[in-house]
Amino acid sequence: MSSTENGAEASARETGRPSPKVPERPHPVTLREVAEAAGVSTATVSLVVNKKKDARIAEETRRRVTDAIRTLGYRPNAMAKTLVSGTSKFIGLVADGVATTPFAGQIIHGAQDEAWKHGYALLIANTEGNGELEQDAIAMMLEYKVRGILYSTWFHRQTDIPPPLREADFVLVNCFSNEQGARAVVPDEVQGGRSATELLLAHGHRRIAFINATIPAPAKDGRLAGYRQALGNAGIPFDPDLVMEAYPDQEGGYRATAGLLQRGAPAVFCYNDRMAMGLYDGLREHGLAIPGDVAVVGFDNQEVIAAHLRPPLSTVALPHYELGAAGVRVLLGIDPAPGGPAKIHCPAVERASVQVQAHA
Amino acid sequence: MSSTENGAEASARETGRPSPKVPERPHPVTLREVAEAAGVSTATVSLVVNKKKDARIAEETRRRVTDAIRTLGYRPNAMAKTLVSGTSKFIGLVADGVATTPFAGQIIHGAQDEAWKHGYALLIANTEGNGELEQDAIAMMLEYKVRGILYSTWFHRQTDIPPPLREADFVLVNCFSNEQGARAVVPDEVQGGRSATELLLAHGHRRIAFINATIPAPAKDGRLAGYRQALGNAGIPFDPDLVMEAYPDQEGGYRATAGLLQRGAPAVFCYNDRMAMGLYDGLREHGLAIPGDVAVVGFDNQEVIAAHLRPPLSTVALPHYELGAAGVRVLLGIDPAPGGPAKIHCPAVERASVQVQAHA
DNA sequence: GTGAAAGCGCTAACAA
DNA sequence: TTGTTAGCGCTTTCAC
Repeated sequence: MSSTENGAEASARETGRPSPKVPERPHPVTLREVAEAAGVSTATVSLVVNKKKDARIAEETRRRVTDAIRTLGYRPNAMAKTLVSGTSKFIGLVADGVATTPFAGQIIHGAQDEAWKHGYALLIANTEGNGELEQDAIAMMLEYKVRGILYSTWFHRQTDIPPPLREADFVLVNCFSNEQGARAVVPDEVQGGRSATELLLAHGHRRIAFINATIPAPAKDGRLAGYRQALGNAGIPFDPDLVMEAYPDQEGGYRATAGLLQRGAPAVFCYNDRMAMGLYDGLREHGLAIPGDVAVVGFDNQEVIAAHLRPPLSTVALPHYELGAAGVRVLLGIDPAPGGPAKIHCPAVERASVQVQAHA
Repeated sequence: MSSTENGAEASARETGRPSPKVPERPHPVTLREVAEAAGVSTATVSLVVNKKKDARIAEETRRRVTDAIRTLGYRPNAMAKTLVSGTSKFIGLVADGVATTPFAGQIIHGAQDEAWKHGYALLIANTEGNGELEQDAIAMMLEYKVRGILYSTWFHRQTDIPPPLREADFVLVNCFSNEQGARAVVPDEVQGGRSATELLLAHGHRRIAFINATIPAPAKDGRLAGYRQALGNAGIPFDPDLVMEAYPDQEGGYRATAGLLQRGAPAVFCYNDRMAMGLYDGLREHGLAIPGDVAVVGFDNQEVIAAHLRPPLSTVALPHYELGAAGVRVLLGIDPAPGGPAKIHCPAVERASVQVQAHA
């Protein structure tokens, strides 16, 4: 009689006391109950609920059904639906730390928006790079029969494909594998580096320094290549001496100040915004004005930093949102998957740190 | 013959044409197939799979089953499982923008970690404050029979409870409602304001300014109350003139510089880190050193800012991760739900911006 | 110890 | 136009 667990209105009725903590809810209304209430068969209700175009239901019947649905507060059981259809409306997102990292969270956002657009819900798992957790997360997603899995990393890098991932339809996001046929979407670092440099070139600068990262990464090589391309396109010979390296954070940027001044370049492209932030401090200590004495361009477009430095920093955005969205599109076969990783455009964001009249 | 990508060989064999876009995968292995392969009944397999303690299975049988599971690569179908049990292992997280906002993404992270710990997966929906989307998201979660829903906002505020939310077991995270019995977890702004002020008091300051926000919010009132409490505890009379207001961003902080200098306070507690960042610029322009001339404390602990300003900024952390985790615990009934919103501790983070020898 | 069978809520033929 | 029925993959009595 006393069904201990669920159904506390039941328990409330039985014991005479309400259960304020975790209000147990009544047994969910089922299709069958709606059918009975409306005096029709379950098939009919199903037809009405799913608005099947080809099914012709009498207006009167439809009304009775919708009324019953409303009064009973019926909610379809997606699990049962999925059981029948065999595949759920879930897309899994396995992240090694996007939820942790400030701006990379946009990957989640983009994926979720795009997934939603196509009727899918996002199932996320942040694994913090923990391999075991990762396996479990993927297993869980497979058990929920996800339509596919987005495997993403918080910074652009090469990655290994965890074995269970192969059991699903998957797309690598912000990372890639040199394995044949593994679909992936990554930022277009080369174009980004080119755009960053062009921001400076557009303002007449021809002697442009580049403070690259010391840490090996696709971004390091790509941005450098882009920098060289931009110079090349502008007919400016590449001067290796203008390329420095520093640890890619504020401290690194700050420390790079001396080297930059020594080279006397009036324009500089920093590997990332954090470095640019540090450089701002360094330049300021030397009494130099931005962009008057030195024009600065960053990379990443970390909102909190770039938009709010004094002066606001021109930079190139890492398209995290787009990466997430494109990942979903590739997964669903909406966007074609090119041979290698799909390269997502990194848009330039011009702000005051380069605003000096062109003297070209 | 050319099996373009994985998985497709099967379908390629069958249809004679490869399916390069979305490689169809073989029909998932079912419990029944495992049973047949092992020569036992489905009931037995179920018992083995779920490691039922009370069920006594012969070692030999168990081995045959586990072998079959391994060779066939069986994955339980969580949908079917859920259908039977009636309630899924999902917890829904509806956010009005946490995925969008840099640091608030930690709410997702905390919720996901804690949910996972208890065997739950996180189903997220970012609604960007769009009411309709929000309804849809909640409906979707209800249909997937989530165990409960965390309804969260990206900044601490009061909120209305969307009607469909009531159909689920829910907890408000980083927001609250004055409605009876609505469970909620929010940051302890008062304690935070107190801690921030104490950071300054601990270094011997007695004349401490507070640059509050212009915008009404629980944080505004709470932090001010905390500031007053701290002063009171230290036996320092509250001086209304030392409380200024500014728009809570970098620009606002920068603009507040003049007012601060005019009041001549050698220590200041800023409503948030962004304001402190602007104030840094303002103070620097006046040739003032931090913390030598002015000690500064912020609030929020926005990593990119606070940890990397020069000097690093002392601040009080908004416990986003904890909010998400506590939300899950309250939802599952692990943490008791107090009468009002549960207040989560905001830990102080001391950095160099207050490091001046005490002269008390 | 293990199997047979009855559903969980829903969809999709196929009948009527 | 609507009802009947057979599962989807799994758990769970209840027999054997």
